[in-house]
Amino acid sequence: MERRGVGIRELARQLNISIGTVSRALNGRGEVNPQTRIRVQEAAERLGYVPNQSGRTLRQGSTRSIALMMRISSDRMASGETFFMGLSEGLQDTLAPLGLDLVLLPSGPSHDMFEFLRRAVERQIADGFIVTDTQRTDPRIDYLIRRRIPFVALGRSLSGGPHPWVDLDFEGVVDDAVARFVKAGHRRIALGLSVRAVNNRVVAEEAYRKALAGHGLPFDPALVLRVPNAEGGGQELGSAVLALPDRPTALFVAQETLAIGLYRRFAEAGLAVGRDLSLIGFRRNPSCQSLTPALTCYDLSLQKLGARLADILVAEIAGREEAAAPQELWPMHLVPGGSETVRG
Amino acid sequence: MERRGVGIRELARQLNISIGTVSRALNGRGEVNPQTRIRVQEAAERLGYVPNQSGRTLRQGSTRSIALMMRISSDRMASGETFFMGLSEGLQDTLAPLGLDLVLLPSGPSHDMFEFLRRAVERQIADGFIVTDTQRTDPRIDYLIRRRIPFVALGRSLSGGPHPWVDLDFEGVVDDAVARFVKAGHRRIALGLSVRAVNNRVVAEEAYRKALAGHGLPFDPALVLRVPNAEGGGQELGSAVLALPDRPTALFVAQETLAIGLYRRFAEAGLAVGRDLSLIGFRRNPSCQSLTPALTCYDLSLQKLGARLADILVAEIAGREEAAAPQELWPMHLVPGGSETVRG
DNA sequence: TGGCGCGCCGTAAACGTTTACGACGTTGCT
DNA sequence: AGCAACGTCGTAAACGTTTACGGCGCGCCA
Repeated sequence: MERRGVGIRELARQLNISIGTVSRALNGRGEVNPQTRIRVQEAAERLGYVPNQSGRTLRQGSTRSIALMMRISSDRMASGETFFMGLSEGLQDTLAPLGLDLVLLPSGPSHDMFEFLRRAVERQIADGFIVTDTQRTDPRIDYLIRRRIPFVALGRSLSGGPHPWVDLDFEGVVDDAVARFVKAGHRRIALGLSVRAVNNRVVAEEAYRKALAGHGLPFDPALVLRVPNAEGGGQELGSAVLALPDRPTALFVAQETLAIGLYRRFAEAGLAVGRDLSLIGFRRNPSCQSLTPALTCYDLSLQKLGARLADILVAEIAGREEAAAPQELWPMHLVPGGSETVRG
Repeated sequence: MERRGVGIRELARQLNISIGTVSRALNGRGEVNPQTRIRVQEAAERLGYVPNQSGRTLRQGSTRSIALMMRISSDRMASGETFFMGLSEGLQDTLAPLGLDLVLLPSGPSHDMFEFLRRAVERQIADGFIVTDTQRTDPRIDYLIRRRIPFVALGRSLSGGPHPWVDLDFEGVVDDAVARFVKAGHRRIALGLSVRAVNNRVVAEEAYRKALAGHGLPFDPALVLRVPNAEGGGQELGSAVLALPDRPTALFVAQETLAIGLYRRFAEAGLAVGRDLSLIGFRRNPSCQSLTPALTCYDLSLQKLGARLADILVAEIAGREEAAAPQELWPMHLVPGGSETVRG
């Protein structure tokens, strides 16, 4: 790179003490005279000395940072970014006080997610990893377990043995949404989801069936509507709803951005969400905030979720003792809007 | 961390050659028998040898990665920034083929941006930096110049000497928007902006005045409306417009998310954007995509912008020879919506 | 007074690479 | 035959840090 900055040797030379003492003084490890410790700290501050990360990592085998791997895909961009930003904030809040840094590793849509992770791990970029976008079976998880790398997954997966993860409480949300629909008198309740998001799709369908059964309602496969998540997917979903022979009166959309096109499609047909259809979306999303009537949906504290992930990962790095791997569903709470309907 | 992986020594031992030869064989530097090179490469593949990044960095003083620093603030999150994701994609596209990695460094809102950068720089986290959210005078830029660290700024700044930057073509957009308004018969054209975003605010105001003057229109300070960017800022902007004695017929909003509340406020007043007010927003934003009528605004290719930034930074790292630092305005193109109005 | 313990500090090895330098054997030319 | 040139490879130093180990001086107790 450039002229190297002031190193520990230079600092020691200026103070007429050995580099060993300087290191001990700054790291608080080992015995060192309180007075010289202060001298060292002051000098370090004055000369702008910052320990070289590579030297440190090389010696003690631990970078003081953790990595959050995220996939950037164009269809995800609309909803994804706020998600990771909120998460990062919560992560920072707990990591910074521990002297840990957070780095985000964005993998392009073209990258193989497994290879991307493998590279990051083997370059020893971080002490622990947060993997997102988990798939039903995910080789990344097997790999991390096998290599004994501390990690926590954001999202469930069937892969690997028991490993720590946190996932959004999809079941709880679907349960609640269906209960609200039923309470409002609806009996034909549809489910709209994206053809992507394989893992969540399975979870959503499962939860949907269970919720229906819980209320004694029959399951009609025709009411499960799958549309692409790309541009126009929402409109397609709207068309699909309108085209159904016995049109459902309520709809839960697992991918809330689909609601936008759906509103539009309904408006084109002279119908209105919140009057001719009762609609509930999954997660609160900035992209949906300008819908009228406002979309009823569920929200969560990304900041707290990030903090929780950090806690788990830190414990994982410290070495979790025998205790079972934490596996948690993250609760979400209702944000009522005007998109629901009471059936007379 | 964990048990260290297989190092270059182990690899050399298995092949009965020296570590120097192994290194040369893998890096392609120095003379080495093509046959042994192949042998080494195969063995490396087989044993899963990956050079340790810290050792490498320590020796040659260059991490093979570049860092994008971004600030996460809650008010920015609410506006649904898809900005950095699109950027990352473009950056990856050009960096990956060069063997460079990209890391995103999110600084919490509580962090001092200067200290945050300083720390990252001095820990030698990356060979080059992309700084965003530049301020009118920005100590980070002075610092980077002084330390001779390769960087490129996303956003203008008065700080430092001539340094490479790319910024959105705010002037071009405002020019075009005002021209459209004038062509449609408007003469009282207002400007709405957030009280934050200090740098852009100055640029926007300047461009606004120039554009008015270019069309022979008077500048009325009362038509420059500043509102907070927080929740409800848009409504406030709407109220401000409605409260003006001689109500403007056209409005350009520099912070496009303000349009959402503005639509709402107008609806409350029984008025409609696109009929009672001609509105143009700055940048296309997913948060605004569900507005009806669609908001006329301007868009850009984030991917290409990211690629350009990468190009500049790579050149900067390679050592720009005498040539002037690239300073570019990034063009944006119109995305017509229904929020404009023709004045009879 | 001799010895022991203790607080503080210096010395040097180690982490895993890259690379300048020189050695070695072979070839080719004079 | 002698010498230079060349291709290939081994040796060892360096990057900046942490830390095990031992040493030095001092005080305390027997």
